[in-house]
Amino acid sequence: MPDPHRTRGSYAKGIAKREEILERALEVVAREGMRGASVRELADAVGLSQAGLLHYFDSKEELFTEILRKRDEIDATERLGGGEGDVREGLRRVVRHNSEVPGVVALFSRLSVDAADPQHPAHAFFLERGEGLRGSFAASFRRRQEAGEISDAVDAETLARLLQAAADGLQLQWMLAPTFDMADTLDALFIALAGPLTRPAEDTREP
Amino acid sequence: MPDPHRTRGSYAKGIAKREEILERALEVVAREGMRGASVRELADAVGLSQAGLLHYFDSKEELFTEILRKRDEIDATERLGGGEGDVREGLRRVVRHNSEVPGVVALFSRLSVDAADPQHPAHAFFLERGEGLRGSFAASFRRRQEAGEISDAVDAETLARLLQAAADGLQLQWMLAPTFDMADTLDALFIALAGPLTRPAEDTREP
DNA sequence: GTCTATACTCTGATAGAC
DNA sequence: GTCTATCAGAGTATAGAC
Repeated sequence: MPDPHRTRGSYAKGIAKREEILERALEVVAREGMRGASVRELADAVGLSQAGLLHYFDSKEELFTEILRKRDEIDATERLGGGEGDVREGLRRVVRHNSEVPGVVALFSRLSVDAADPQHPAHAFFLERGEGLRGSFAASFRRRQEAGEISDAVDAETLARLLQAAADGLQLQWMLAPTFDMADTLDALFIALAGPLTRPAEDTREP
Repeated sequence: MPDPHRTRGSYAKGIAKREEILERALEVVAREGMRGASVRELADAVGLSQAGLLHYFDSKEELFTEILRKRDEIDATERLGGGEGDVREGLRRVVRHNSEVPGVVALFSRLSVDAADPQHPAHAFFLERGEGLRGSFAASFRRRQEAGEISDAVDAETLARLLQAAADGLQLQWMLAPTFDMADTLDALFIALAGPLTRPAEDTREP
């Protein structure tokens, strides 16, 4: 390591700056939404020129992918972290927060579509993200099924897929017309799945 | 009506040609997918020049909106029509067909996102489409609830919203990785909602 | 009604100075 | 590391001939 100060220093500074850019970009997207999701506008918003911003990212697509990755990172630490709540509670917190950042929801939805192309930089990201998400959803459902809280007529993996689908689909509906509560609506799926089993009180007071 | 032959004739021809264009465009999108969803490429595919194609539509966005409208029209007559099947069966047929036209799924998903903008030509279309869809879903759920087939812990309108969301969300997952059966997975939601109530046979052979 | 040709805009990406 | 300047490409929309 020749001159660790310069090499490690500049490297560290590059990384730090990059992270800082992503955090600011995420805030800007959250506030201003997706209008003009061009590198130029985002660069202005974060206080850099277009070329200056692209200095840190290979392309526009990679930039936006990294913004979403940063979002997930923050969600994981600030809303899923702690480990005290279960999946249902954590998901509810994330969705409720999403209701306050429509621009981020728009960015996520747009990239969800674009990333279908295997060539897109976000393809692998969405693939891994989905698998991870469904994995933890499935584990949670499996636990509930074993506890007898929900029916095992449908396997936990499929329920997990449906839960993820519902969450994503609700976002599309909500962007089109934010006239309902995303968190409550998604939570209703848990209620519906638990079905009659969560209401033993009714059965006990039967003649 | 001065010279009905010319006015009505040209009008009728214009309409007919437009419909023909939409049908062909739908076939092309279904087959070739969304690669290069530009007016030029679509024009080539339907055998017109770019300007020639735009002669029938105000803009690219309106063109794509109309393609989706035509899709719905065909779905309604060919897969929902007849009235013999219930909503669940009809939806299953539509989703199964969608699995064979990934390009159409991609177009729908893309426009679902773009149409969030109230200025987008497809905005009203998606708004009305969603309301109609959820209306018939809700009616079906209400019937099932009254018949005691599914729990009424969640109101039918919310279930309808969740069903629509699941359908749309599954499409996103499936475009990213078509490694599962969309129709079966969506149908599993009905199974999960019916829950234990659909399995009286198990209870009878208990003691 | 359809085509050719073109104008215009937007945007991502790069080169090179500082 | 950041900026200015510029390029190249794509794509929509329109004008005008036929």
